[in-house]
Amino acid sequence: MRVSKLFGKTLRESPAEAELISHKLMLRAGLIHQVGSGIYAYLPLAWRSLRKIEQIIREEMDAAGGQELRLSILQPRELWDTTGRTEAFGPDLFKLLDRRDRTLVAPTHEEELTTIVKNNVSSYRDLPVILYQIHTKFRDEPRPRGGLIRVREFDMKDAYSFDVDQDGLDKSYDAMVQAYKNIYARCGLDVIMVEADSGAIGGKDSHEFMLLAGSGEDTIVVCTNCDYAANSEKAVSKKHRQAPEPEAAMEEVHTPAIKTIEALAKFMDVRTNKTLKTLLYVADDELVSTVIRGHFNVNEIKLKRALKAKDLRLATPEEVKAAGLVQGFASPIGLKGGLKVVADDSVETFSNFVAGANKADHHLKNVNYPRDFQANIVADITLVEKGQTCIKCDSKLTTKRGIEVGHVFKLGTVYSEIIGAHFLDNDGKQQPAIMGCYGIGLGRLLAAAIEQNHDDKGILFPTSIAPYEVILSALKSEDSEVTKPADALYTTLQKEGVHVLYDDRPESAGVKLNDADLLGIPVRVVVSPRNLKNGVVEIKERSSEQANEVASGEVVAEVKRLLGR
RNA sequence: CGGGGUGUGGCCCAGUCGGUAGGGCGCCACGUUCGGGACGUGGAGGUCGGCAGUUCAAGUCUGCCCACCCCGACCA
Repeated sequence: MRVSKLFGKTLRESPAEAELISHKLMLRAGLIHQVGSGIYAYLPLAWRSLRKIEQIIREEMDAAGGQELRLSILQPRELWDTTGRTEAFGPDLFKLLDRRDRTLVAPTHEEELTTIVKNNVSSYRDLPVILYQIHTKFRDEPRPRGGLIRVREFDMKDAYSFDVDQDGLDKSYDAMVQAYKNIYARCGLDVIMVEADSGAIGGKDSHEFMLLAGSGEDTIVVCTNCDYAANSEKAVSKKHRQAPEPEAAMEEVHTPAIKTIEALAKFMDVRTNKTLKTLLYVADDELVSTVIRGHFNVNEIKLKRALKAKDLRLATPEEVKAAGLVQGFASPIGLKGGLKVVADDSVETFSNFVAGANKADHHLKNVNYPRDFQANIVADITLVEKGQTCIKCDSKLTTKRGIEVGHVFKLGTVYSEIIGAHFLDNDGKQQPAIMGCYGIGLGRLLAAAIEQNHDDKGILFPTSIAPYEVILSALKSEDSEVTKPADALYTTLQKEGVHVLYDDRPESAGVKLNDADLLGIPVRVVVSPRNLKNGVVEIKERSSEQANEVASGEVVAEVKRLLGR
């Protein structure tokens, strides 16, 4: 492609709406056009990159035994009503104002594909099967952000596996995990796999693939020593047990104007981990009390899971008061009857805690579970934070930010049972297929790739996903002494199968070189009067400061060498 | 949905006390330049987000609405 003919132009300044570096660079380089909030058009350069990403994904999915198909985007609402997900997705579902108002625009495809499998699988001999598609998804995200990072319309590779038993699912899952690792490696991206929460309708195992970036939306807990890594939504840490200590008699203490855990610990001369704090939540309109050791914070996702709640929020001061609790001195002891209590399992690991007295300016000493208070649910509801202890190796944990570029789930039989995707097993018994599902967002992957590969001048595309592999910059290109050899080199490189972008514009050297850097094409070849005089061309990798002069006759070989061919 | 911010040519912005819109980049033409965003001259391009209102007069004041961005909630 000649740059003089290429649709889309580069900008010197970033449009004001962009905040993230990938967003700024994609706009400046002419990769994307914003249509609306969370809606983008891909211009030719971005589309080429996306097609390359798509092809890498396709090859790896096929190699892992996947079969590509194409599902519909328009779906009958009744299909979603059967699994209860019309409600589960709620306002995130795009609904269609069609003639009968009975259609929606699919945000994902478990329902449709499971129905298709129901119609096409009847025996264990038909399984296992892994089906996938690369297609557009629509989700009415409450807050799109960061350019292509979170959008409402996006291309996704979604795969679904169907197996006869758990063992089979494990195998399919492992094959998908390996395919994902291959995909990221081939895209030139550094991605880590972390344990993940599977969400409200997930099965048990779930992992996310995270590209580490300060701009990421997710917090990841990683061990400083071993390979433990988990999304903070899911992460667990080791809770130290106190050496056994006889339970002492509970005692009320006057603690004037002491409201924070730190102040309380100081006043009582204990460490913060020997205090208890009580927080009130509202879960699906029901008031719930939580008790956790003072130095920990509550992980609301874990709490939501423990309660099997759909909605969860902290109670307002008015609600706290109405429940008969004194803010700042709330206590698990003497709670009004009927108030559900969720205790973090850390309450079992220590004795003689300091806790609120539920009375202004008073706390209690020597509070013990379960002697002095009881809980309806005891579960791990701790938010894992930096500095806590790894459950695998006892080393310190730390946190990082990441962009989720892939997510895999072991779904189990949730969908196959509801929809009736059964098969007859070896014994002639009807069984639901055991499912897994696996997703990668392509646009987000592209944006994440740029987040991870850029410098102050522009993008540094990994070669495998670069829109073009080589940019041929002809300086003083209107001079026929340059035009002729440059045109010839362009033709030769193309014949050799190299994806080359030919900057033949009558622009100054500065403009061309800066644009080449901005676009991030991995290899730059410069043809100029100066070089021609010396019988050479200049070759420079985008990632390197060093430019090399190469004899004209050896250019193609050198380019191919740099491209790893 | 709560909080904050921004809307003026394709992009970045200025516009004072209300007096009928301006700069830079980009674009077109001509000329001079030519290895890290050259220069000169001449041009094209604007319902100032929208609708009401106040006023002799509104980009500017008032009200309502809309869009977009950021933080949070949310994100099977």
